[in-house]
Amino acid sequence: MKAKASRVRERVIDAKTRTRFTRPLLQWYDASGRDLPWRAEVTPYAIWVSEIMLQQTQVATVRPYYDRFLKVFPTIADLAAADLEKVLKLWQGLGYYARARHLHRAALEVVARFSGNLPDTFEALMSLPGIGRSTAGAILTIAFKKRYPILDGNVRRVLCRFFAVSQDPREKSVDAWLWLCSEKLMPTKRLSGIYLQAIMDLGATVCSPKHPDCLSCPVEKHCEARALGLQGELPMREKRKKVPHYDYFAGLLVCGDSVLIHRRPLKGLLAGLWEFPGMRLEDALVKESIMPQFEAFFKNEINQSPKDAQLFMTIRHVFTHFKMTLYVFSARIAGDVPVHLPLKWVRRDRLSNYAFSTAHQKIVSGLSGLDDCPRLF
DNA sequence: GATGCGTGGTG
DNA sequence: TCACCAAGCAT
Repeated sequence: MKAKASRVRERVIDAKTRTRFTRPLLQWYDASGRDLPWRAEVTPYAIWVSEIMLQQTQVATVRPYYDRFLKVFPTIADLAAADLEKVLKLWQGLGYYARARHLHRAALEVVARFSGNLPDTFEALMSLPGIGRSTAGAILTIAFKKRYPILDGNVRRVLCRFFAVSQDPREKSVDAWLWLCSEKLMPTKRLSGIYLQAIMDLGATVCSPKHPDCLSCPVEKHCEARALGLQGELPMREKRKKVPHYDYFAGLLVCGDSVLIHRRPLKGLLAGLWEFPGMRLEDALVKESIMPQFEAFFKNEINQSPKDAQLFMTIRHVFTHFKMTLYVFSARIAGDVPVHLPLKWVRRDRLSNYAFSTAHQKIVSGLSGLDDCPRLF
C-alpha cells in the first residue's frame, strides 16, 4: 500500500501529458459539449448560483430550479433582500437545504462586505458560507477568467481513470495528488474556463460512473484504465452502509378550512422547512400502538385531543442516511385552538406558500387532490 | 477526519 | 424492492 501511494505522489504531470489530455478534450468539447443555461454570457452571480445548485445534484434536476431562481432573484441584492422562507420555497424539492440557507446568508455578506459584488479572490470566496475549494475554483475560473483547479466527482473520476489510480481517492495523499494533477492539466488562463466545463461534461456524459462510453472518449488512446480494462472499476469506492429504517407519524389536523403545520428548527435535517406536526415512533412494531402516541403527542403540543383520527396516507421516503415510513393521520380539532410558532394554523388554500420537504409535500398534494372532502372540511 | 445532509434516476 | 449514484461543504 505504501509503495503505491508513493508512486502516485512521485508521478509528475509534464507538458507532454497535458497536451495529450487537454488538447483533445477541448476539441471534443467544441463539438460535443452541452448547451447549458449557465454557459451563456451570464453574471458571476449566476455562475455562483449554478455551482451551488449543482453540488451533488445532476444537471437535469437543477435546470428548472436555476431558471426559476434567477427569474425571482436576478441579482445578489434581490437575493439578500428576500426572506429565507422565500428562498427555501424556491429550493423546495432540490434537497440539501443548507445550500439555500448558506447562499442566502452569503448574499447578505456580499452586500455588507463587498458592496454587492461577488469577490474575485480565492480567500474572499472561501470565506463565504457554502463555498468550498471546488466551488471557489469554478467561480474564479469560469466567471472571472482566472486559473484555479477544481476536484469534484467528475474530475476525480476522469483523472483516476486516465492515470489508473487504484488507491482510494479520499486518502489524503491521493487527494492531494489529484488536486495537483487537476491544476497541472489546465491550459492557459484564456482556455481554463472552457476546460473546466469540458472535463465536467466528459465526466457526466462519457466517462460516467457505471458504463463509460470509451468509444466516444477523446482521450481514450492514452487512458490507462482503458488500457488495463479497469475503466468500470475505477475510481475505487467503498461500499455504502445499509441505512436504518424508522417509522414516523404526522397529524393532518383540520379546523374549519385551516390545517396545523410546524416549522422545523434552523439546524439539522430539512432545516427551516414546514411539515405536518408529528414525531418518530418509538415502537412501531404494532401499528395499533400509533394511536396512543398520536393522542399523547397532540395533548402535549396543543393541549387538545384530535377527533375522528384515521389513516390518511402512508408515505415511504428515503433520505441519505435513513429510510422513513410516515403514517399520516387526519383528524379534526373542534373550536379555536391558539398556537404559537413553530406551530401555525394555515388556510388550506395558502399551503402552497410554504416550503415543505418532499415527503410532506406529498401530503399537501394529497390534500388538494381531495378538493372537497366532507369528512375533513 | 468522519459524519450529516435530499432527492430522483437507473439497472 | 433495493443498491448505487450525482458539479461538496460544514461541523
